[in-house]
Amino acid sequence: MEYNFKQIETKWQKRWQEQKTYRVEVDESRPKFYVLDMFPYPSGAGLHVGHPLGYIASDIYSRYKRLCGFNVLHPMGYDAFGLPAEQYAIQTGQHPAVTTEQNIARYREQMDKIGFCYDWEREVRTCEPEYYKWTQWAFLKMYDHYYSNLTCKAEPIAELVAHFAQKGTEGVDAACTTPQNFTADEWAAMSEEQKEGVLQNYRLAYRADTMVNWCPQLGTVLANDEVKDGLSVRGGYPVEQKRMKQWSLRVTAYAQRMLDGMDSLQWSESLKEIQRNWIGRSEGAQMFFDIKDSERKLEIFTTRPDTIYGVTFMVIAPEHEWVEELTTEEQRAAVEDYIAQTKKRSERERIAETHRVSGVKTGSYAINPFTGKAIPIYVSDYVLAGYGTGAIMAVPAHDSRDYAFARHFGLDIVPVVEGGNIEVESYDAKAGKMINSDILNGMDVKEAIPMMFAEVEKRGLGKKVINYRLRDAIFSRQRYWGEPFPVYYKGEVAYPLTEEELPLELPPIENFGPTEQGEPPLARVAEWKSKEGYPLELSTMPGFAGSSAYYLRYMDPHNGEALVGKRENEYWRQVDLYIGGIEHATGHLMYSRFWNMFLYDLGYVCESEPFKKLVNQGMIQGRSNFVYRIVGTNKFVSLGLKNDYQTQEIHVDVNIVKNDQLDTEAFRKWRPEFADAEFILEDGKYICGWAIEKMSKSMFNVVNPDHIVENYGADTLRMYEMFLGPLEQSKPWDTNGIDGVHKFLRKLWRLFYDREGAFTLNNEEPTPAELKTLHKTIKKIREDIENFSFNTSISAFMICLNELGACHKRAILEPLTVLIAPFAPHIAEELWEAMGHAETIFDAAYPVCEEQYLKESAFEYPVMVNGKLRFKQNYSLKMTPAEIQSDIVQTEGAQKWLEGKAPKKIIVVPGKIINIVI
RNA sequence: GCGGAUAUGGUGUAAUUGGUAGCCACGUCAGACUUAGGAUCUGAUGCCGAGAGGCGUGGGGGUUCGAGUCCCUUUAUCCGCACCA
Repeated sequence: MEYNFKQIETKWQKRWQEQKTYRVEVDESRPKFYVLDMFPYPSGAGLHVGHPLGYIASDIYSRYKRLCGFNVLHPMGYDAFGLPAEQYAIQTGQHPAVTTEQNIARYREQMDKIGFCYDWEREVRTCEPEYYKWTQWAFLKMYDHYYSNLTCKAEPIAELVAHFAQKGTEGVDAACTTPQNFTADEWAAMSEEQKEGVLQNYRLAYRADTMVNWCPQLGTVLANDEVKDGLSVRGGYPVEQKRMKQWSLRVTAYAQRMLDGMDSLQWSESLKEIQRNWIGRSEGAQMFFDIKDSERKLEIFTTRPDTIYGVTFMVIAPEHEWVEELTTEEQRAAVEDYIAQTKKRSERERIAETHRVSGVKTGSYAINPFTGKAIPIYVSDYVLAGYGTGAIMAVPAHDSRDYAFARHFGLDIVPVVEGGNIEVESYDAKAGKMINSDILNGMDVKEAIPMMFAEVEKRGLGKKVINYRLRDAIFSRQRYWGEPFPVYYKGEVAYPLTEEELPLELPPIENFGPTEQGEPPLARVAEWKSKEGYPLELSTMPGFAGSSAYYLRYMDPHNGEALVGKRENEYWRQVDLYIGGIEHATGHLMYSRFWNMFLYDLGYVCESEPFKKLVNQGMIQGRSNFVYRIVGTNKFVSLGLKNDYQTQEIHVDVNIVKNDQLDTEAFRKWRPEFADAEFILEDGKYICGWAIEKMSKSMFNVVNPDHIVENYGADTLRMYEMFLGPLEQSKPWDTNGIDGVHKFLRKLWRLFYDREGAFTLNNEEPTPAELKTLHKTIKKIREDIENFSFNTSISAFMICLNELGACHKRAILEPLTVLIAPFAPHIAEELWEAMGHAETIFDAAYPVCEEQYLKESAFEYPVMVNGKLRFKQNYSLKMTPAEIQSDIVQTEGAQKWLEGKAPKKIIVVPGKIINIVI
């Protein structure tokens, strides 16, 4: 009997499903392990071969952990709300719920063929009311809380209201949009609308008039992580800055905690670095500069207070609220003109023209508090309104942007730190000796910075502050296909629905475009009203809303009373291993952490971080194939001969090419225009050219996993995807080479069955050499799985079979079958059953994956590897220098070095010293 | 500009973590069995050289008895952030 993967895989997939092999329950008697994949957005194109890479890795790890005795939670679901389904609906009128349903069915079918061990009873879909009820619930909780900097956690807004009633803003230290200042009497005198206006400054989910990223083509606002280089990440449409009233989440409140929390996470350094960068913490001084002939003080932010003696001018952003006030009559026309010009430039132009120097004098002067000198104040768009205070003190000698500006306008450049060549460029480094700086002269920059922080506070000029680049997340989208906000309006004032009214279900509509008045699609629904008849919010929540807490819902997916039950949460706690793409670094992975920390503050979850360990799988690129048509003919020339002709390169479907050799018959059938194609062959073959490109339909390089499963089986696909290279590395998909892995599985099969189909296993005692091979393999593979080095573990399997040769001994092959089960579960199950086991491997307990077995497999004697003698572990030997000289040491240099020394330990390979410890 | 990562045969990669570079595969070549092979099996295969031998981990330099691995420098590619004061 030959290895019939089709039959085997169908059989076991069916059996796993029938027996609910992968169903998991809370079981306090066993240790838990939670392995999670980033759930997919079910697009219309289906899965290509790159998508399951991470799923296969997590599946292997889950199965391995299960074999080690852990109770493994390994769920899957769908991130089903989103733009593409809605764009498709606008074009075709087909309801997104319908297309989403179809796409999900297709995804499920494709995933099932690969043989994953998901507990499908825990599936979640973000677009279902039972699920998004909890997204809306979390939003209401955020609406109902503020962030206290005193307790460093979220607190009920009611407590803040009580405080205002008693003491006004006195003693309040909370994360807010605009700091407030009022007394208890003033609070009492406010109208309900005014009070709500104040509270919006504090709520963690709030509605405010802010500058937003507006994308006209998509007809919606976007969060910062959804915009790149002034274009929308989805679709690549231009994005402009616009002032709009929008819902936002106060993620900035958690900036410091997100930064601190990172220390305890097992994430890659690069990913942590991206998040640190995105949060962008910087320590600096907030300082006040007197304005000449005015009572006002201009507030600035600087990280370099040490350079204050080098300040020769000030700059404010064009959007700064004092621009008008600071502008003198003579300058008014020029300033207004400049601001009008800046407004005209789009965000994209502004980014593109980063190094263009522009600006204009306000005519006002500030007083340097340390030198008493009057310095001019400019307006320029190189200062951003959104960062710091929107105003800076300019130190041209030590900041390259200030330097460029000073050069352009002929302003003074006063060096205050020794170093660099001030004639040519600014000296920005935070190192060197202070000069021209009165009290600081002679100090090093590193001493001068803290000294100035103290000095600024002592003189009452300002204080030390911490600034973050992180912005609050804009939370509304002028779209249909998302979670509705559980909020209604009386006039301008927003009121939350009660928890009992959740879920607020998305009403069915037929026309998905914006209304004629430019309102979101929900405006078309006449009955989109609260119980009392007040209008409900028209926009919906963004894509990241539904994905922010889905890992919690998997713990207890059918709970109607809570997002997650206490017992379930305390058992599963957090995701132990999360596998997914790095593209979510500043989006989903930030929002999830924020969302989780908030729920942690309120006591709904027991861990402050959602994802303990995170592995980023690399991207799978496409490998395109080309044929070469001789210009003006329908003749195609093979790669090696193409230089003899004038040819045109044409993409050819990679599915009709094998090992770069074209199936010419299939090519003729591929497209009508090639039906009578002729070929110039080399060695009787047509060889195609190739290139690495993005995997996409237009390049004809999309490889469908279904095809691979059809031709080679799921086990081969799983192993080959892992064999391709290190998990975290991006690499092109190349079907060439898959034979090697397939051959390995056939070879494995033949150890159990001979050509006639007879079962060949016997109960003979293994030889020491066979045992050593087995133990070596067990050790190596366990280590490799723990390190996510799946490619090398597959190599180890291959070496093992090569070494075993035609060994049909049960004592060797039984543990090996268990070991291989995480990688190739179908064939392993089949062989396991053939050996007489009634249970599936994953229900059986077998000692291969127990610690004690690992210890037994360690050995310290030399082994033959590839015909060469190698030491598995360093071989230690105590010798005197005399012995070394007589027996071992051969190199002259080593002898010289050893003279007069008494080595304690010498590590050798035959004939040579490899390590000497004195 | 700042930060991070990577660089090894024709190809994907490996290297006991400072100790005989190229494991395991793909591909190629030769052979066996075959009516046939895009099946199976065996062997060879880093480069140059007929050979002895020499060279070899992007380039240059250093530390070391010994460097793919550590340090300095440089180049190329990829990724993230970017008038963030």
